[in-house]
Amino acid sequence: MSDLLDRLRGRGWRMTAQRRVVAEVLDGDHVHLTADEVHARAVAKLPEISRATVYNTLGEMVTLGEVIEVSTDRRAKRYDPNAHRPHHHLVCANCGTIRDVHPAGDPMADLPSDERFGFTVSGVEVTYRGICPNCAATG
Amino acid sequence: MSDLLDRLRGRGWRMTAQRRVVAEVLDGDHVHLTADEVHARAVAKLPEISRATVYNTLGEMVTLGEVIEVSTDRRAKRYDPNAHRPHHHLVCANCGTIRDVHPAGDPMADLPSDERFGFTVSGVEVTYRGICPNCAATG
DNA sequence: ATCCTACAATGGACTTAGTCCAAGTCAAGT
DNA sequence: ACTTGACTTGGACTAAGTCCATTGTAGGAT
Repeated sequence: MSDLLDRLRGRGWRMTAQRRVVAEVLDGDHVHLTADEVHARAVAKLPEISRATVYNTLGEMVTLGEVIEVSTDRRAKRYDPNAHRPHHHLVCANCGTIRDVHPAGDPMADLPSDERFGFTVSGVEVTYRGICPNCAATG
Repeated sequence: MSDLLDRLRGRGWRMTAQRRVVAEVLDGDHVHLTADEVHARAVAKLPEISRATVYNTLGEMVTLGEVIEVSTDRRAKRYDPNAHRPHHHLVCANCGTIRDVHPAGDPMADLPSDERFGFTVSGVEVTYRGICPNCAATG
């Protein structure tokens, strides 16, 4: 069923009802929920799950590299289960909707060594901003 | 003295001691202070300045496009006065140090229209992550 | 099948970053 | 110098997240 669950089980994760529910909530493409949204959906399936557990579980998934943390604004972090293929994000400045995008080109290659200030550069995030069709239509 | 102050005055800003101090604190290259850091430095020059005023003033500068808000992590926003020339950021994953960088290439051109999902794309932020020489040396 | 125990879940207090607002203050035009 | 509306103040409030002592339980051992 869930690729995410399978991969987590394969890493020796102890499987609990809470972790199963969180993994189920985080399934699909273009999923970018906040921790509170994950909690709300998890509660619908398992009413006694606590906020702390949701935070712990999301944090562990991020540590394992199975979920990506996205901070597109200064509000709540969002969690993106689509960690297996590199991608970037397109964010609506009005409503906050996020889409995964796959631009051409490699931004890493665009940073010459004399612009690295001696850093060991390990990654790059690209965030496109704009207005989504829905917000454009409703003014 | 301060380009920033001149530009703000030119936009009809009422000039107060508080605004002057905030603008003075935000001066120079590679400046990326948090609101609290700005407040701490402002207090050194004008002891009675309040946190709320610092937040208000920074927010106005951002609205006027004279200062850029940078959220490289999920901690405090940082304020970058270097808004007149486009640039991106290189962030140390360990200590949070930020450097301005000017990569080659145009990430906007790398996003094909069939990856725009009908959005009107207005901007792009690129954040390189790595370890700074100082953190690499001290383990 | 039952027992053990290390790992996991709980919930409430706490922290950090930031916003809001009513009242007081002051820059700048007349 | 007066007036006025823009600006500042400080403290209460909110949102998002962390911490921790206690309680519960998955899964291997017996």
